[in-house]
Order: sequence, then structure tokens, then C-alpha cells
Amino acid sequence: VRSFNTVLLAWCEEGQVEEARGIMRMMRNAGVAPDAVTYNTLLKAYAMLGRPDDCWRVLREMANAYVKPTERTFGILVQGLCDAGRVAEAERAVRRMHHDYGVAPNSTVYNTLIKGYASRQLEEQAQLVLGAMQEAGVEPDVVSYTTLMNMWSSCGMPALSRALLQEMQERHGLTPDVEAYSVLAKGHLRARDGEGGEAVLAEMQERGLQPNVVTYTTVISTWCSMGGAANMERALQLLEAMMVAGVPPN
RNA sequence: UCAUGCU
Repeated sequence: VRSFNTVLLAWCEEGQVEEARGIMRMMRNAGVAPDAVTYNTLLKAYAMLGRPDDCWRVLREMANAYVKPTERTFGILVQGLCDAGRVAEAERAVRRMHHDYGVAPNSTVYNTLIKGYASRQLEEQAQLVLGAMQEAGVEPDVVSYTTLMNMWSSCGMPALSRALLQEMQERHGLTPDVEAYSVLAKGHLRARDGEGGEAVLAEMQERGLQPNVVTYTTVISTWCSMGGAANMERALQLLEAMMVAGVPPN
């Protein structure tokens, strides 16, 4: 199976689903039964091509072949539906996952749903998923919170991102990572607050976290977005500081 | 061999 799945993955990454289908036929002819990974890979290809109805079709094919969907199956399906703007339907898929297929949704599935709402700035609904996952017995993780933070940072509300950064630590004992801080810095970028971004960098160093190329570029971009010679100077200083810190600019 | 967050 792995041999065939590897070839199938290569076609799927190229978006060549018809070729991938051909590999599945070859498998069967060789007496090798497609497994969950086979279907997941094909499902992902349809998701990436923006063909959510074909995603549902793959799920039916799995049922017909008596292959039980996995957590990843639903992760991919939910992502495909969300990317197609069908977030409410994705939420229904999560319920079916649980009730019809007996597969308990994990944090990745919920996080994908959060992202679906967050990327459309549906703040209420995104926040509601955080509560729903806990009711289902799934603890939010750093990705859950970072995804929500990104929603607020994207619209220039770093204070709300900051509140979530606090909440993940106090309520769930989570440790924010570089990505979480980068998202916080993005809030200051959208708010055009260079000093705010610098404060994020300082806080990371205090906590022993090394800012990465994204973090630095976000704050550099903040100074650049503010205009004026003095701010450009701050941007250049930071570019140098970044190199001194051993973080190669890209 | 397959799914989620930042420039």
C-alpha cells in the first residue's frame, strides 16, 4: 500500500486527480486494497482543487469500500469545505464524523473550523468553536489560540490578541510559541504601532524565545508602513539586529 | 505514505 500511496501522493500534489484515480485502479488490479491514507490523499487533492462535492463523494466511496475514515479524513474534508466558503457545512461534517462514523474530532479538526470562521472574520462563531471543543472534551491548544489571535491581529486589534495570549496561559497552561508571538506582532503591524512590535520582540527575548524571520519581518514591515525617515531608520536597525542575532533575512 | 496557526 505504501508504495502505491507514495505514487498517488505525487500525482495528487500535482493536482492530477485523474492520474491518481488510475493509480487506485492499478492497486486494485494488483490485489492491493486502498486504505484510509489512499482515500485521504485523494480527498486532499479534491480539497485543494476546490471541489468540495467530490470530497463528499470520496467519503461515500470509503464507506462503500468498508474503509473507516480517520481523524485526518475529517480534517481534510473540513478544510476543503471551509476553503470553499462552506463553513456551516463543515461544522455539520464534524457532527457527522462523531455521530455517524464514531470518529471523535480532535483539536486539528476544531482548529480547522476555527480558521474557517476566522479567515472570514466571523468572530463570534470562531470564538464559539473554542467553547464547543471543550464541551466535547477536547482542550484547545496553542494553534487554536493562535488562529483566534490571528483573526484579531488581522483587523488591527492587538489588545484582543494579547488577551488571548494571556488566556491560553492562565486557563489552559499553554506556552505561547514563536508563531503566537509573531501573530501578536502582526496585530501591531496592522495597527501601525512600531513600538508595540518592538515590545513583543523584547518580551520574547525575556522569555527565552528567539524571534524568527517572520517575527522580525513583521516588525520591520511595521516601521516601513509608518513612513518617514525616522521610522525607516528603525526598520534598518532591526534588519541589522536580526542578522546580528543570527537570523538570516529572506 | 495523508490533515490545522504567523511575514
